[in-house]
Amino acid sequence: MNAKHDSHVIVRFPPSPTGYVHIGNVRTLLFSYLFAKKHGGRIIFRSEDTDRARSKREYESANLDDLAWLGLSWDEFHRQSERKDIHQTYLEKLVGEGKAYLSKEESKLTPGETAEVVRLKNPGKIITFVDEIRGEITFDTTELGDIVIARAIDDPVYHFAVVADDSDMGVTHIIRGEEHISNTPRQILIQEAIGAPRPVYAHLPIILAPDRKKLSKRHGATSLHEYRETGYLKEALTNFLALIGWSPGTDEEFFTLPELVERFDFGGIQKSAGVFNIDKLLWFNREYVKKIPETDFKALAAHRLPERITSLLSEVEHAGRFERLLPTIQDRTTILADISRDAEAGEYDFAFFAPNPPTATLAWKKDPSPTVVLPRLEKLAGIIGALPSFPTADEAKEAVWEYAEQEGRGEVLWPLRVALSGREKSPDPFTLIYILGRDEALRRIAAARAALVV
RNA sequence: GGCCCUAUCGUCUAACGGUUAGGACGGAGGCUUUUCAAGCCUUAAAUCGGGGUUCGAUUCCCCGUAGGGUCACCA
Repeated sequence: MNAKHDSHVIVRFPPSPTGYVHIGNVRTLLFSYLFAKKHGGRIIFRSEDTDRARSKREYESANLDDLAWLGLSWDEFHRQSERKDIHQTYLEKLVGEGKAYLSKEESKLTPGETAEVVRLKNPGKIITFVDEIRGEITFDTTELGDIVIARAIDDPVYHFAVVADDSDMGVTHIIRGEEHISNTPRQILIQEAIGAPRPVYAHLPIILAPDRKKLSKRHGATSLHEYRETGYLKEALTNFLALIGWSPGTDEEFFTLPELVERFDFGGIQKSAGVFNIDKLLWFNREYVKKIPETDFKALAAHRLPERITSLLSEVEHAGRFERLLPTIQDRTTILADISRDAEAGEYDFAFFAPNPPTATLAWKKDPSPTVVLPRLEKLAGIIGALPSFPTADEAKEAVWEYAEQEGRGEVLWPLRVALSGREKSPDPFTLIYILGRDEALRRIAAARAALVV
């Protein structure tokens, strides 16, 4: 593509504010964005709110906010409902020219009432258009009949408003889902009637649910809004979405938004529908969670911890434990919601609350005889007592390891870990010592010994 | 059903006439500081079927089949 052509790219984002923007539409918007940015073009955000009954301003602002959060941006914002006078001008012109006509009919929306709808006189021709992704597509439009283009002279129907607006705004590239392929011939008919130039069409393959049906609520989250709230990262979302229906042509799979802009091209777009693979999204999210800088992760985590823990963090001791616990949380987090889920399930309680009730039962699990476990805990207390007050996990391991090898790793490590965490499952004992610090570890071992004696 | 689109491992995909058909997710098996998670290693797994074209088809053409889309005064 030459520079002259590039400077003329204008695409549009046309979400309808009748709900939160669907994840499939987000992918379409993303591709429009990538294409426009790659070619230095303009992006027009057009809120398609002509359905007065279903459109809501709250959704419009939520969608604007969610899309911006994702990293997308646009150069202009329009609301379709505020362009009715423009649409009406086009409509009146068509009627005046005899290309469309008013027709008094029983309303299909409110049966019983009659309305004067506007119908386009169908010239009944064969329409062939070029799709950038699929090549030539041909339709016979005779079967469409005289299509309704407005419910009333001042109330255009979707197809008409879209064509009039695209033409009026100078949209050069229409990038949309393949469900619009069969809408294209009728829109071209309208386009030709109003004398608008034909834009370039690129119909993207749709995204299907694992059962190869439409991606709907019953398959889980469908809106960007939900993914955002659940704690999916925008980097993971854009990366994952970009790879459904598009491929860089290589084995690479990690891309930032700017990298996608650079690499994107229609040639890499798939023709066949893609299935939304949540496992892969989860994997991407985990990969990006791993990359979050610790200071940023701290804020994210603090925000999602339950009150019983956050209320402790003003104390120096607990703040320190939280700080040392952070890498463990980050390591166990795939989506941000995992943090609150795990914390609420008590997975991180060990860092802030001493095991209670005592750990006797668990400590006995490995070896039912307290006479065996007790001396081991005592020995362990001696070893740990010689450590600095806040040893690293490696230092703790180094100190304990020889004894553990000598007695049998599990024989020593299991009671130690349980004494410190009070749980059947937890991070390894050395990490626990690191997080708790020497003195707290000692206190917990002492408590476990006391519990075993009873 | 009519019209339209599509067809490589379970999934996302690479190979744009010549490869032992590659990668990733997921799966399976194994290893590791005998828990959990993570991590690491290994491994199974695909060209929808039938005809052509060609020295040679995953790749081009046709026909089946299957899946999807669409048939509104919703967008």
